Amino acid sequence: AMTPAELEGLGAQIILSNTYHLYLRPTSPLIERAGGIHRFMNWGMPVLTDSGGFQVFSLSKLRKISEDGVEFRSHIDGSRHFFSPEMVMKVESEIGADIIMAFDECPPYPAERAYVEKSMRMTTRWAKRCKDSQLRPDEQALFGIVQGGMHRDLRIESARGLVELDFPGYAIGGLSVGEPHELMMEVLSYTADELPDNKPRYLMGVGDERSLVEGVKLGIDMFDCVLPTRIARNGLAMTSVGDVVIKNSKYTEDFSPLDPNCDCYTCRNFSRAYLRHLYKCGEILSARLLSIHNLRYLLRLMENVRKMIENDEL
RNA sequence: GGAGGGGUUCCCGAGUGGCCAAAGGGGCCGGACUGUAAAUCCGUUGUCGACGACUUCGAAGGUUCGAAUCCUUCCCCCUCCA
Repeated sequence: AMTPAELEGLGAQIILSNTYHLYLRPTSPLIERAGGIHRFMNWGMPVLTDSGGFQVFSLSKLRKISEDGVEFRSHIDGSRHFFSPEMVMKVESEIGADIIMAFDECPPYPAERAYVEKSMRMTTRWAKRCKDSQLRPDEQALFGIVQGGMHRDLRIESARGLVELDFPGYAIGGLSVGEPHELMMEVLSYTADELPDNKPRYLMGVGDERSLVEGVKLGIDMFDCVLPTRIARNGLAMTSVGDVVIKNSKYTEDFSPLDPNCDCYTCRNFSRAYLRHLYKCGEILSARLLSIHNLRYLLRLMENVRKMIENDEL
């Protein structure tokens, strides 16, 4: 629900697009004919495309995984499709993002160790196949994705295997899939330690305030998450005074700003009572204003985190 | 004036003798949401001293072991004809 201009205004520097979804609709060749994803959506700054590995995981009822790749069915019309590492490299090339993700398998949590081990090793082999088949390595930075579930030795093996392949950046996948927060941080800690500190480290799928800050402390440089916009659409705002469930009746006559300490357009101009009203009425503006706030809130959080790092305060 | 249809829990609307505190939808209230099948999904929604009891289906009476459902009278609404 955000325009590129709005995102720029919020201080966003990069956005994420999804290979699986764009492959199905409008299809990657069309995006290529449109002049690439940046021109297609009119976003001049960096774009990252996820590979579709997570969709294979989240759409598990429709998939069949083998060494060669994944056969899956479209969630839109049920049609059969096949993703291999080589195929995904082609699709991501057509889409034309600046950072592209290797095709991986994201095992569920909990999962059998034997399965996670097998899956992780296949993900590493797939990473090599991605690297070998990458079409435009000079224009697109290909990141490998560490897997290995919640097992220390598997995580370390995965990280080392990928580092050996020498990617321009490394992602940590397979986290934030339902495990307890403490466990995630523990796994993150020893996984991040295995990754070179002169390359970006990217924790995939994490977007709650606490994990972001703790993640940075453990050496993570990048995150992505649907959380701020999804919960915004569902009437929940992250604020400096705690979560605000804007749809709750207690805000019916609360004429104060959503977050008294926020500099975003929403907080500078509208009351909680008005935001609640918009939400209750199902107005699209509710989703937009709350999204603006949540995005600004997290973006500003990270701005502050960067300042603290520069000042040696974190 | 004549003919017909109807009044159900906050709203709309099923239900035409027991399995009905009453389907379903909406609204209301609350919850969930983390590499976006999500402007989605889940739960609650008569009262209470609450694994039971009480009050409710326009009103009042009646039939029956038992009524939102059948009968009588009354009140109100809608459609068509005049």
